[in-house]
Amino acid sequence: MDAETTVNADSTARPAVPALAPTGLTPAGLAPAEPAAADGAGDGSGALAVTQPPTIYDVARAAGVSIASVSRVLNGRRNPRPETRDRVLQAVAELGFVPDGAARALSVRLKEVAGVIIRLPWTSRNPEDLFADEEDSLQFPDMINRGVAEAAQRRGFDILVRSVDLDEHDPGGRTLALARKSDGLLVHDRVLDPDQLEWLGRQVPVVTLAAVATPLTVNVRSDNAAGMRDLARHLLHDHGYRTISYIGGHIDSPDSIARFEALAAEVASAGATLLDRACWQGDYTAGGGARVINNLLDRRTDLPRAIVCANDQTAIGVLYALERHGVRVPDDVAVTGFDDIPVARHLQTQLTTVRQRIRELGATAFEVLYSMINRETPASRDVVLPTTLICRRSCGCAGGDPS
Amino acid sequence: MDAETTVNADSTARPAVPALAPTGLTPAGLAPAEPAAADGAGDGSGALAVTQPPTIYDVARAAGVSIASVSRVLNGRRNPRPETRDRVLQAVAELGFVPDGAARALSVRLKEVAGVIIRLPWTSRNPEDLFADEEDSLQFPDMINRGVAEAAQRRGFDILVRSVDLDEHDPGGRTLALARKSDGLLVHDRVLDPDQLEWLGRQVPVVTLAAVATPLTVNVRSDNAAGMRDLARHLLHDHGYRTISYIGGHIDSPDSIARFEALAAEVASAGATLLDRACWQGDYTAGGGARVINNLLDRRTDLPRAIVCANDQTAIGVLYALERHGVRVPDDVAVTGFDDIPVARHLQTQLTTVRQRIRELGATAFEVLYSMINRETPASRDVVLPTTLICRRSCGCAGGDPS
DNA sequence: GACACCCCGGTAAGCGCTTACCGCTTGCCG
DNA sequence: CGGCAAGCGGTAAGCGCTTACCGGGGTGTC
Repeated sequence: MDAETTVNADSTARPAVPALAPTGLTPAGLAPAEPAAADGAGDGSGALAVTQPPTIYDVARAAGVSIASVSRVLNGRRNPRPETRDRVLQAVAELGFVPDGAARALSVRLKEVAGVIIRLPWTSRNPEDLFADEEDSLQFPDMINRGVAEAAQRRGFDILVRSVDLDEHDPGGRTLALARKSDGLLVHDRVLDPDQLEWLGRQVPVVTLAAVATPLTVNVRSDNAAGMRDLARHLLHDHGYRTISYIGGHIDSPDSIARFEALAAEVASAGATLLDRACWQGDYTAGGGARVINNLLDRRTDLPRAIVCANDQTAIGVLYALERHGVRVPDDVAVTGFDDIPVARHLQTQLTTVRQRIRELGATAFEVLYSMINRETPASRDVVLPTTLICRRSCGCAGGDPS
Repeated sequence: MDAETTVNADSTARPAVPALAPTGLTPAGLAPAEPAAADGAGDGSGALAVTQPPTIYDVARAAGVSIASVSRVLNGRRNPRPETRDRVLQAVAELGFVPDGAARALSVRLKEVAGVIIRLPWTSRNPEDLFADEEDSLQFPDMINRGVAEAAQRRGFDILVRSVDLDEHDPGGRTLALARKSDGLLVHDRVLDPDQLEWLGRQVPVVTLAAVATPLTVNVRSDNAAGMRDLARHLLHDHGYRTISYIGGHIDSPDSIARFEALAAEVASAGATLLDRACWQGDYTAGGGARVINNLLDRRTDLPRAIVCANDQTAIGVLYALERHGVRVPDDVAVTGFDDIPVARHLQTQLTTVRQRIRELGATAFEVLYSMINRETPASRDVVLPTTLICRRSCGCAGGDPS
């Protein structure tokens, strides 16, 4: 093996600049082994990426036709003569030509790129937090993105993902910049306020996820109300729990609010007790869930029979905190989540939760965006996807996981 | 058993077409409340995204200057007169102008986009697999991408992520297409073979992750050898285990091979026994790990004292399978992983593993790519990042998690 | 007071691609 | 065998931006 190896031992390295050892040796057998054909305006530099990619002019020249013909062949317009087509195709193959994205985008006014804006989760700025580097890793939004990417691919789109820091001075600006690199925007919850969305929606197609629709934007979400209703009834009627509390997500999260309201309604109509919500405020993270429980138990507050969490992450934190205090789940307290993220199954106490069709959420959002990009007017500005109750151990059901 | 209660059964929906709830109610106050300012070439369409975004010409007109001046102000060239600058800036602010990415890219020959190629993990095509929808969700590569995105952002780049299906007819083609939408490519392991990489590297800067360098591409990886050495010594000397086996990742994975070799070397020099590798072939997934164990136990093979897995995912599957067979970890058999993905901590038996600086891996890879895009010749074509041994319960150490 | 110089704004030439438009060729029909 | 239509290739005009180049007016200098 001839490649020089650098062990980056000084691991305290400022992450910005990689500590590349200054070897400076230019790899030996790096003759610009230009295979054939291409005569492109090569610039004989000794750098790693050697040749400029061929342009449509190179292809035209190689095939002995005009650039228009090349373009037509490539785009299947106007049915060129077979001979022409073959010549072009061969030249294309020889040169490995692929049209430049920017040039094409400029010309057809379509970039085939969807921008995705996600809230910055890489909270390295709170290293104290026990869960910092894990919960904040990848979960719900990432799975949505998977769905988005999948759907996008089917349409020949790629997705450009940008995380914005919540306390950024100018989320709108950075967002708009992303917008101008794409044909439309998919905005995750809680990164932009309604005004900004409104404003953005004026310039580009915008679809929000798990938020609320504005006059110019479309929203895609799960059926929180139905999901929570199912869960609540299960706890209230199947298990007969009479005291329940809810650990919310972010205070202004539409999802969290909708879930709470559905829960409250069911609890009320069952004549059970819903503990006051004030000190039960989480933030969608495991750390938040654990904090709530720790606070409560430190103050020797009585726990309800069941704790309903705004999402699975929160529930994970809750389970963790309860365990540390020796509270048994589900025997002493039942705990439930929402989302059904993958980890939910690996917990010591497998988590009862409400499954959202997360990937489908993303896929749907993309499809809606796609239609907007094509200047169609979507049928609905508030698209709702169904949910499924998943009973596992943490609510008191027998189950391991049968699936 | 009452598990997995399905409630909201209504949608067998094909994922392609979103089931738009036919609400049909067009919200009352939906007047295209055009507030002020913008006069842009409005096209009075009734669609959702109304106005074409302003161009540099609009700004120039509004500010009463030429487009060149606008561009200069925006790009900080040639220090324009304060008055000019102010006029332009104000017009920009009023119109909310942001330059079109494609046009800018075409002009400066820089897209400020890095392409990331990842192997398609959304294996919905193997629904039999117990772990299908979870392991194949998001883990190691996703975290790398986080690091990439983070570093990219610092340089004003965005990342374009493309998953390619392994058994795709033409990964090279789809990949090249991505390449022409970006300035350079970051290629995860096992999506392209060396020839394709070589070929690609001729046209655009390419950095591979956890692979091997080629004459035209640079590789970034963790120090597998050192990490595995530490782990092996811990098992051999601190715990005194004498029989060990290794469950590999994909057979041709450079990471897996390097880990195996380091392990083998340590085992040999300690005079312990490394069980034959043949039937211990995994595939980096939990399903693969579980399968190995199940096969073994079905055939009543004796287990070694310690099972070293190529990665955490595999270890998760192994733990799961062992548990089902009533084998106690770590009392009967010790199990270890590699990577230290977040879940590793949430397992019933917390996983001893080797931590890679996953995000840093991505960040470094981007920085290398960035330098290549700037036509610098990287100092090293094989960049190696350090690793850390993380002892938890599954190897036989006392711990919960000390961190 | 004239000349050289500098500063800054405008004009215009691309960047690589698509496509409207034009005109030549060929085929067909009368 | 002539005329017309259809088919196909080429030419050129952008898409929205950056920037080299040019030219006009204000300064500095003998």
